[in-house]
Amino acid sequence: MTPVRARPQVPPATVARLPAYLRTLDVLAAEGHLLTSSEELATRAGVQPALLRKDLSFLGTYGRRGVGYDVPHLREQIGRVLGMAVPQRLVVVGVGNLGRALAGYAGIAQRGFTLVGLVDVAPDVVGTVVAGLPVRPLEALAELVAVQGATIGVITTPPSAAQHVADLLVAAGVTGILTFAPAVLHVPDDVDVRSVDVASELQILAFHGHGRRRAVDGEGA
Amino acid sequence: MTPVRARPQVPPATVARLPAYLRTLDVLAAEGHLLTSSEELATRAGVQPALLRKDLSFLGTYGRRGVGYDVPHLREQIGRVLGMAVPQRLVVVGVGNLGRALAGYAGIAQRGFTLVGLVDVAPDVVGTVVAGLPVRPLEALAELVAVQGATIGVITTPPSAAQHVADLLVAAGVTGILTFAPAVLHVPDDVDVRSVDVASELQILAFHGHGRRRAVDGEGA
DNA sequence: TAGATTGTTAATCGATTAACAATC
DNA sequence: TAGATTGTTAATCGATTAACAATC
Repeated sequence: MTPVRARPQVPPATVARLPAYLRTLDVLAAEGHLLTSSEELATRAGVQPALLRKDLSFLGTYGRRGVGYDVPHLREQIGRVLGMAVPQRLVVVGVGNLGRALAGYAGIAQRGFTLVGLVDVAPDVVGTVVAGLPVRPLEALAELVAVQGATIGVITTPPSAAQHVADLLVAAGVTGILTFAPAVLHVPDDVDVRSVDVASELQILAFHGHGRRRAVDGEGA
Repeated sequence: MTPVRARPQVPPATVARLPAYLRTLDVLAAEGHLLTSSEELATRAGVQPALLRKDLSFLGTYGRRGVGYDVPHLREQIGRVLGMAVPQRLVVVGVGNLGRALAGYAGIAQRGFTLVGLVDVAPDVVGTVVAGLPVRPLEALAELVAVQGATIGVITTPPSAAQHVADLLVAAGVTGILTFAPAVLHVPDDVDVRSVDVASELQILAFHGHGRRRAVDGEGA
């Protein structure tokens, strides 16, 4: 029996920090650094050096003791682990304010993603061109995902439509869904869902701020 | 010596789930439920019943054994803990695509927040009206926060401007900052920062999807 | 060699789950 | 009372930190 080579098991908390490391390495590279240390990289990424080293240890041994990390090399390795070697292709479902903002967001392309399709249900939106792409009807979603080879679907619809759209994306074969709709989505185990809920983030901030009274420059004199 | 009544110590992981419970209670209330169980509320919110009960136990004892939870009452208690008894006031700095989308996002008002100011640096944007509010110059930020009593600042600027804007928001007295700029922000301990990085979310999805090949309806026949 | 810095181990800390006594 | 469901305890699990031996 051929033993399945175990995919190196990277803890979720570590995976969630890799994009920040990658971004920080981009900054260091742009500043001309060829070499960095766990101290510098960690501080810039906003974590403890020990945590950075532990995180990187799950990926392999890319540093040199007494020396540090080669910036371009580490950058490439983390990019590879994240699956960014091949540009990932996205479809956005829901071309309202937020969908348009995302479609026009340069940061997405800069970080290795290609927007390949826009979908909406509204007849007055379908057929218009947004960010250089024609908006397609919901019925075209499955074909769009297949033809364009999209792997990730982004949901920017009202919450009432989110589960239906998720079902369509799953049936079409995406491996990941990023949703901005405040709703719990049920998907099969082999599909990954991440959720961004702006109002929830604000409520978490409200919890911490509530009852707090901050001293401010020039006040109370 | 008067003992300071300790603020009930709610773990961060619990705080982060409270908005989802609140939202789920809203749905249950809208459906006419007056009573719910940890089983139903948890399932709808996407967590385990035991975890929901543990979370609620940090807030107080709001359920009745053998019966369940009173929907309007629990809704009110969680809202109060989150500091939503008083509507929280927001300023948005950066009126680009994303800033406009947020300004026009009804979900923010629905969940208890009031947008009280918009700020940008671009001379051709300052003075225009977006979502019913005039866009003010960056120099007006401190006064705007003070006069309007804003407690939360939202940063939707390019990453290069984010730290400077954060410094201004902190000096102006906000207690919380929500940033969409992919950059680490340094703020004093008494200010809370939450960060939403769309490209990072996509990269985390790419990690999980990478190398995965999903079976799709109608394929392989 | 001496100094620097990684990779790893062990200790600590926090979060989640499972089980059940309390009690409606 | 019998059945249901909470609130809480103890066990498990995972993440972070601190310390240091390995090694460049």
